[in-house]
Amino acid sequence: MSPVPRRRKDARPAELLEAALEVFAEKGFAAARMEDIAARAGAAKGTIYLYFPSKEAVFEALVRSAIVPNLERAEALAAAHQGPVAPLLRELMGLLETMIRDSRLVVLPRLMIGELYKFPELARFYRATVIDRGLGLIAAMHRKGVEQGEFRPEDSDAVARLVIAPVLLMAIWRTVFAPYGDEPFDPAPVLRAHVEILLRGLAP
Amino acid sequence: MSPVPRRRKDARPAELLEAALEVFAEKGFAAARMEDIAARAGAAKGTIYLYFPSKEAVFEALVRSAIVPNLERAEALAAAHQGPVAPLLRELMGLLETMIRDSRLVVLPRLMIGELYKFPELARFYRATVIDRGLGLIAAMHRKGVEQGEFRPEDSDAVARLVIAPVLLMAIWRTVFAPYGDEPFDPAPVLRAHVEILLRGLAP
Amino acid sequence: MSPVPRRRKDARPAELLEAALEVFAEKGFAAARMEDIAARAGAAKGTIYLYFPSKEAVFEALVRSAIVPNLERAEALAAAHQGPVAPLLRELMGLLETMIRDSRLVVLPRLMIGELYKFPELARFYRATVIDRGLGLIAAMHRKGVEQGEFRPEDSDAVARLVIAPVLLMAIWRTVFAPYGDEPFDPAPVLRAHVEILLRGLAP
Amino acid sequence: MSPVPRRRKDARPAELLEAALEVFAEKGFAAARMEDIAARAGAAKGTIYLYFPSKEAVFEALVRSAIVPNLERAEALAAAHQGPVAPLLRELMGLLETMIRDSRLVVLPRLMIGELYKFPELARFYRATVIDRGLGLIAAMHRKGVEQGEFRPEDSDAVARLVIAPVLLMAIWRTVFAPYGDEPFDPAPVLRAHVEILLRGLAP
DNA sequence: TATGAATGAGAATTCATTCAT
DNA sequence: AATGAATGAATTCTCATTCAT
Repeated sequence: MSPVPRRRKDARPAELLEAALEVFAEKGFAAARMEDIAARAGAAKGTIYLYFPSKEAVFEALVRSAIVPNLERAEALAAAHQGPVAPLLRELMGLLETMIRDSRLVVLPRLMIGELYKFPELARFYRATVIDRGLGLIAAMHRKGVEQGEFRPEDSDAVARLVIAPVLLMAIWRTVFAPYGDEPFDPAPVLRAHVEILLRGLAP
Repeated sequence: MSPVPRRRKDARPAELLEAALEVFAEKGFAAARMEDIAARAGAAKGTIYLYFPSKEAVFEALVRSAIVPNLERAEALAAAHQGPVAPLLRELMGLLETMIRDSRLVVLPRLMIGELYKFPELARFYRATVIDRGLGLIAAMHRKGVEQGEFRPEDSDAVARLVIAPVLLMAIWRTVFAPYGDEPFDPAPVLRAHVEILLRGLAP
Repeated sequence: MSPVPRRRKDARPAELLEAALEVFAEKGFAAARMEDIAARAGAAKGTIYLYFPSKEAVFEALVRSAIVPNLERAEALAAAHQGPVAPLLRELMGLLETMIRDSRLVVLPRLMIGELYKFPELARFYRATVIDRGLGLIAAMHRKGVEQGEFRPEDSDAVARLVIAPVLLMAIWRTVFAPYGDEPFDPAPVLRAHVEILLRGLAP
Repeated sequence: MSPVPRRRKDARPAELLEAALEVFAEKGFAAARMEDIAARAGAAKGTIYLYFPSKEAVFEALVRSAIVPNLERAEALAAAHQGPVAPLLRELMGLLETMIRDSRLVVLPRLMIGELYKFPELARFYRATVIDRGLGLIAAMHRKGVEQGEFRPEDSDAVARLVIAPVLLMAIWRTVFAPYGDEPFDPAPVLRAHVEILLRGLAP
């Protein structure tokens, strides 16, 4: 019926979520119109509702789908790692730096900080699935470093948060101020100083 | 002009902004209803419009009014300081920790990260007036520490951001996850570890 | 108390009506704000309500006050007249032409055509006091002309309306299209042609 | 596109404009509520906005749609005419008289006199498309009459306005005073006297 | 008399969601 | 599965009117 047949039925939800990411990034959750999302995915307004029961559900699905895969990559990285922790930490920060610069997902921190508290269930899920797991991963790295005599003892949960904080700040910076910044802010020097200071600060 | 000043008149804007802070904190900017804000200030819907021309203007006024005074306190603190920088940094972090725990302004970081990009002018103002000034303050402290031989040389602008990042993260944490956290998260240990690691990491 | 004392208390209502005429002329009845009217009269919003109980009442008072005096001038003119009717008609048209060009009251026809039907009582008053009286005046002139053999017999009420119609159209034209007309429309030639054609058309 | 065309879709704008004409006629532009218009067209409030972006746009569409067709009828009439102009003028006046008595469009003159000056663009369009064309049509008739020796020379543009003025006045009369008139005013005698006087007045 | 802060009814407009096709 | 016309709840903002001073 349609002149341009859908490539695969299965792709629709993903297409819609991709469109949703873009529209949420531009307008924020509240101001994003379902019709905009649909249109950007090349679909009609009603079509979204075949896959997601509400706008909230789209947001939830977006958050769920966008983050877990990346987390799993990080976990795989850590699992495969042998030897001193510092290089692994550097590698991880490099990955995150790249994401901040290149991935469309940079907007997610801003989006989630702005909206997540309105989605209690999603917040719980996200905290358990992403944050606790992600922080746990880094805390484990720190603990391993302490065991290996690479780091002095310190509250590993706190350290995990401190490792992540500048990464988040850089992501936020890019999406909150980038549109108005005269020079596009470069997060790289900050993150490099971060690793330097952090590793010195954690050293015995 | 009138010999008996109308009691409310002068206080009204501040009352309204306080109410706005609360309502924005609870619902976010988009979901906050002007009527709610007015009601919480003990006023009628229309009254808000005597003082602010739009909801956006309320948000702007809130941001402008809430932050500059605090920044000035920090500047005064720094100006009055003599001797090594580390204690000043500790004192500053202590102040910020207190604010995160006790002040109703904790919600501002979340609110602003979520909304500021929709207010280009306010974003510019905020960046110039608060961020650049605030980061400048810290960068100056770092530079002074370097001059005094207290710190090793490092990109002071980057350091300033690294000093602030965990503070913001803690503020965000409290307002994004606090409502659902089983145990109310305590930012103190993180910020203490932060200062420890930071000072060690900055040391020559 | 007031540094600039009111010249005469009695002048206030008239000042307010004059201001109302201007504001109604610019914005129309519905879009005219009581505050604008007050401000233009150099008074505060509440002051209007000391003299007029409502916006409708202002409109009514304006209409009542603006027209009757002019009508009385016309009646006096007619009463004083002797001899053939044609010169009187020419004089009357000259007066009306002047009003259309110079008086701020030109806007009244437009205003009243647009609003009067919403003021049943005022409409009745206006019809009885102004229209019937004004048309009666002209009809009487026509009748006198017929009696004097100056005009052929014709329905005098109809003639009265025909005499007035182009005057109204010119007033309307100036206030509806004038703001957008490239050349400010000059009603004079039309009204002169009107008298010419009319007098020939009425001749025996 | 759909094989079974949605019954409403195509008809909706016309239905809405018809409803708008009625509601504007009853309440005037400012007091007409979009909901009333929608309801009278058997639609919900929101439906109007699928077809017209604003209340202003409804008014504009109404004016544009209502008048041009009638003007074209008049032009066709004139184009088809041969011989002396007077009978054509009588026929035209007869048509207008009928419209004033029977058509729901009688309210348009009142509506437009009352509102058009607030719609600069529409005013320009209307002046160019309807007035200049309509007056041009009549002026051309007059000019032809002069050429044919039927009329004495006279400013044809002025004549055109004089021809139309009583028609407008009658339309206005019916919609401004009709609701309160004891006897429903009959425009016929006035328009008949108008043609009589006019043709005599124009004769050589 | 005069003021202008306060009120709250009212209306335009938006948009998530539904559902007939 | 897909569409998009239709709905109507919800929200911002306006402004006539009131009334304490």
